[in-house]
Amino acid sequence: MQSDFNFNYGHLFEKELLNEILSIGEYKKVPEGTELIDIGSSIKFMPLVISGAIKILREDENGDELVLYFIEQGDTCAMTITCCLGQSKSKIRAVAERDTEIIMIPVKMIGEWMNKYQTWQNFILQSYHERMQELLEAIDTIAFLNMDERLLKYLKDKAMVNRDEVIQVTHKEIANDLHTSRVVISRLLKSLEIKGEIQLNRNQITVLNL
DNA sequence: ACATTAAGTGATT
DNA sequence: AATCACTTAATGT
Repeated sequence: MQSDFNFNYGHLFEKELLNEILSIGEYKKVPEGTELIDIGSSIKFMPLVISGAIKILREDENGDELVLYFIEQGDTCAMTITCCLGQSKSKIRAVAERDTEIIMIPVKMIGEWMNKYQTWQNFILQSYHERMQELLEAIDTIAFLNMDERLLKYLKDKAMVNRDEVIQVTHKEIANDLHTSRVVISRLLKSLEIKGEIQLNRNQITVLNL
């Protein structure tokens, strides 16, 4: 695991900082589906993703979900940074999209290392910036794209983070993630299949034009 | 063979 | 795009 960590972050941080992260941070390997952060919970750790992917989603009062974006290896959750600065509770939920390895950094270290290490400061600002972009993209997708384009983007994103063009998922699950009904997804998937974008099988979708 | 769950379809709002 | 009602197909026991 240390080699994986160094592979992803080694060129970003100086040796001292790497050592601090490794000694203070807590390594965790979580299986697919693990809920890492829930809405309303206070955040005590900031996760650094070593491998795998995490799905970030929002939920309304009825428990209806809406996927915002995925974070991958080399990424961190910008929400924790916001939380750290503003002392607020989490406004999002984070679920492991697949088996995922992370290092949990205590939130208080974020600020300390910001002052101590230039590379850390860059990393935090950089990832905050990237998340902001992702968020804008997510808004665009929801507000301006038709459902079929939205669906295709979702499928491509999912194929991307899973490093596999074959996605194991039911129409129902997609409908939940995109906050629509199963029937709509089935119909749109069918039309995407006819357009030659994807191939459908039970519990499985193959994305063709990646 | 039967029950359960996933997916496809027409019609209506 | 959502919902209903129904059919068909795949899968588990």
